[in-house]
Amino acid sequence: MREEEETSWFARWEEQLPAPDELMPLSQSLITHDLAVAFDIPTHGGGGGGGAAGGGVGGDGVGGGGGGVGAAEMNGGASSAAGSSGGGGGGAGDEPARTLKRPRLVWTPQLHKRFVDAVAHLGIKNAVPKTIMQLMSVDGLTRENVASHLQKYRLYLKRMQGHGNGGGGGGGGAGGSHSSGSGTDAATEHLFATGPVPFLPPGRGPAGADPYQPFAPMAPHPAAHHHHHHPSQIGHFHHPAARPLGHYASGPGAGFDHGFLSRAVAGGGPPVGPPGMHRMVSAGAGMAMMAPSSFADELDLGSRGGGGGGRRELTLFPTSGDH
DNA sequence: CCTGAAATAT
DNA sequence: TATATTTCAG
Repeated sequence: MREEEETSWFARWEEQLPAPDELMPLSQSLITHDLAVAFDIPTHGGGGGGGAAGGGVGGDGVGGGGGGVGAAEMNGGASSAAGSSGGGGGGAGDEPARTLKRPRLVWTPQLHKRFVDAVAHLGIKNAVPKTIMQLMSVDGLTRENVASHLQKYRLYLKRMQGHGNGGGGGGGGAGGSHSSGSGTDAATEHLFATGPVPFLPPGRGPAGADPYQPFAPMAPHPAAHHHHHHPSQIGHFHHPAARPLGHYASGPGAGFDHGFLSRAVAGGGPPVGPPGMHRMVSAGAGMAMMAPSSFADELDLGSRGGGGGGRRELTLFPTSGDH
């Protein structure tokens, strides 16, 4: 039993990135409500046929190549017509769908999972929107998105804390060995020790009702990106030639539990954040990553049919892209 | 400039 | 209603 050295926890992450063995047919229109309505396109319904498959995602081909899709439940209806050339139509010249209005980002469970993972690994201390966003490496995700969700996430944790109940597992007891007293941050302890990352409302919901949607992710469009400086890439995957796209398929796992690990402080000065730095992510030399801990990646929804009240929006997906 | 929270929009 | 986006303040 050895402590897993930081042999790249993201290496493991990488493994979860690409679906175990299958890819989902990307086909989601990136049109907002207005656009859909404007074009007389039924947001859902229709039927048709799908279409366009992926657009060029980065130049790196996804390893594997994906071929067939296994059991993928496709939502019916999705008119695709994203831009590119084409023309059509009438209108004015360009599609105002990438710089003017962004579709409501739907935090899909997987996406949320990634968010939680990032926060857990970063530590409550560095769990800042920017760092999280960078760690997530999700293209299209903006700080606002993360910040907003982060807020909710924190509120959620707080709420559960007040209630004084553990979620995790209800009767199960997920390992919560929190060694207090040394090394671990108080905040982390307070937050994680009290409630790791259980995601279940206090006592609401008929029976396992996740307020999340199945999935249908895609990035709005990495078109014009003029980032000022590169984030130095915290620790991007430097692989031979296999850039994972984002996709986690999962089965009926039903289990939320991560083995968080406290951050390994290098004893001495500030753990992260060298002097002179205002508030930047120290990449490479200065960022001590923590161990990966066990990753229980499994989550998936399939229930649908809301019946009278359902409403879906466009989703975003982790795309491989460079920031 | 970035983060945190409230207000607002959907 | 809940969730996400936007705006305001530190």
